[in-house]
Amino acid sequence: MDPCNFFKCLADDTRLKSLFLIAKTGEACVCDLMEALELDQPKTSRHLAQLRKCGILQDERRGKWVFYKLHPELPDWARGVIVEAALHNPSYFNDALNKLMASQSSTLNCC
Amino acid sequence: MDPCNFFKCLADDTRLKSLFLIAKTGEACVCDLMEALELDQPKTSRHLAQLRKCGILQDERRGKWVFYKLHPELPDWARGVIVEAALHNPSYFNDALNKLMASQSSTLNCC
DNA sequence: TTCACATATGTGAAAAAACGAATGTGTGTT
DNA sequence: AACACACATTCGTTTTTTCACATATGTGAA
Repeated sequence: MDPCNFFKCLADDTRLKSLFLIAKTGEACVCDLMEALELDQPKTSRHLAQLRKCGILQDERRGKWVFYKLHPELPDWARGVIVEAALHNPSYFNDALNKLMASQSSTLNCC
Repeated sequence: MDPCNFFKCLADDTRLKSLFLIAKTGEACVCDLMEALELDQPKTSRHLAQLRKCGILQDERRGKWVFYKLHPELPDWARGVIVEAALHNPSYFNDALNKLMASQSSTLNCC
C-alpha cells in the first residue's frame, strides 16, 4: 500500500464519502450508496471499483447485490486514517449517512 | 479544513514526501528540500506554496531563506494523519530523509 | 546601486483524472 | 428460454492537475 496511491484514492469526493459511509456502517451495497450520495450508477460503481482494485475495499456478492466493506487486510495505519478522518468530519457526510442508515434499516429497501 | 481538499494535497509524490520530511525534522528550508528530493526549484516551491495556501504548512522567512513547518493551527486529526502515515511508511522517504538530515547538520550547508 | 543568491509566480503544453452515455455481465424469476 | 434487475466496463470527451521554462520578487553583501 504505497502511501501516495492511498491518498490519491481518498482525494475524490465520491470515493471519500463512500469510504466514510462504509467505515461508519460496516458495509453497504452499491444501490444504497448510489441513493445516499445521489449519484448515477456507473459513477458509483467506477469509484468503488477503483477502491477495490487498490485493496482498500473488498466486495462480496449476495444474490443480485454486491456489498462493499473495508478490506480486512487493509494496513492498520490506513484504516486509522479513514476512521479518524470520518470521526472528525461528521458534517462532511452526515446527510448521506442519515440517508444510508434509513435505507439499511428499512424493510422496504431492495437489499 | 475540508477533508477531501486535505487529501488532495497529500495525493502527490512531491507534496507527500515534503510533508513527511517536514513532519519528521520539524522544519526545512526550500533549498534543503530541493536537494533531498532531487527536484528543480520551481517545482519544489510551487508544491510548498500549495500546501501553504491550504493551511497545512506555515512559512517563515529568515534572511534569504524560507523555512516551512506544519501549520500550528492544523487540526489534530490532520496532523495525526500526516504523522501516522510517515511513521508507518519509512521506506517511502527514508533516502530523502537521510539526505535532508545530512544537509541540516552540516556546517557547510547554505542555511 | 549593483550583484548574487533564494524563492515565487506566470504561461502554455502535456499528462492524468473524471465524466456521461452506451453496452456488457451476472443473477434470480417466470 | 426470456426477462428484469443490480452492477461493471468500455469509449470518447471534458476537466483538472502537473509540468518545464521563463521571468519576477525579495534579501543581503559589496
